[in-house]
Amino acid sequence: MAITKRSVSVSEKILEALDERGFRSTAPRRALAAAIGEQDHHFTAEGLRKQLPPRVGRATVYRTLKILVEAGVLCRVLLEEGDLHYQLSHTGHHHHLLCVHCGSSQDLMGCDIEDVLASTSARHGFELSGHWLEVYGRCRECVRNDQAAA
Amino acid sequence: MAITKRSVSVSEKILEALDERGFRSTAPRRALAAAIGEQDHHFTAEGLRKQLPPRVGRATVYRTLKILVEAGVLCRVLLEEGDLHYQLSHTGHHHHLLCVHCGSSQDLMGCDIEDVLASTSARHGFELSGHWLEVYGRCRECVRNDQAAA
DNA sequence: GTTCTAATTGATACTAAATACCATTACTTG
DNA sequence: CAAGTAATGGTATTTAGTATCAATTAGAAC
Repeated sequence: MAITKRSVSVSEKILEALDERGFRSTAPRRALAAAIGEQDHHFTAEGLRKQLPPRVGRATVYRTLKILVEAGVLCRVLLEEGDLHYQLSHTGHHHHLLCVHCGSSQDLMGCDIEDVLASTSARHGFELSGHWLEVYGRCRECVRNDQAAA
Repeated sequence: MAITKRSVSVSEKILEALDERGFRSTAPRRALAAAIGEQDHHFTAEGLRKQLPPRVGRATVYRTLKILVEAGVLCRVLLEEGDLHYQLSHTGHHHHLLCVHCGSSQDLMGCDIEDVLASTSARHGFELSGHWLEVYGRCRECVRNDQAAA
């Protein structure tokens, strides 16, 4: 039995997610899905738009991004400077280790942060309903490269 | 010996902080400091501006807020909807328990979150440099009031 | 394949937050 | 109080995103 190619492209996944939720498959959305698939880091709505054919209107970009965030396909990440970016969301709730040097991000999940937050909040009589956490630093690669260069 | 009034008003503290850093004491800055002292919750730049005499220009409000954040007098808080607000920063690094109901916020410090983050990051070969955490929920008061009303 | 209808699009206008510019004003140091 | 420089604030601009709405188009029904 030959090895079956199982990898589904990002853009296919996005289009599937749209389809599952009853959204139509249109040319602009396909272009958008393809463009998102080509991003290797988090991106802004405007940045994405510049990589799309000009015929794709601004409103469509924002509308579709919003849909994808609500669908859980994308998530929003807050950069250290306060800029809001988007990136693929591989799972449900999770956090990001954002490399401030190369812009890469790793997902952080199954960690103990939720528990710590829950107990800390409880101590303050606070009824936890949600949180937003971003972690900034330098990824393994960037640390290694810096050391090599030094 | 009579009881000495030790409490220094918020606006005084702000002006001191500016002075310490070599910024001049000007009428607009004094007005701004006074207005900040009157806020009991986190506030926006525009909201603050509306409470100031119209002669204080928009640019001055934003400029001064930025200075105060850099000086550590104010900190920025990110609301659940994505809006950026400001509030007094009582300490160095800390986090906020933001009540989504009444808008109050409690500082969260000396908690175990930093440790968890440090060890988790290390496991990922990530060199931690900073993080942004906001915690949303309902404060003790609001929880109590809701129960009383039910 | 044609038809129909509702979803979708995109150009334009608009809103809101924040910054850039720069001639004028006003601290504060001497 | 004079001078030099920090600070101001009005205007214009940028940036991120939303609102509107006539024209288009996907896709189901026939």
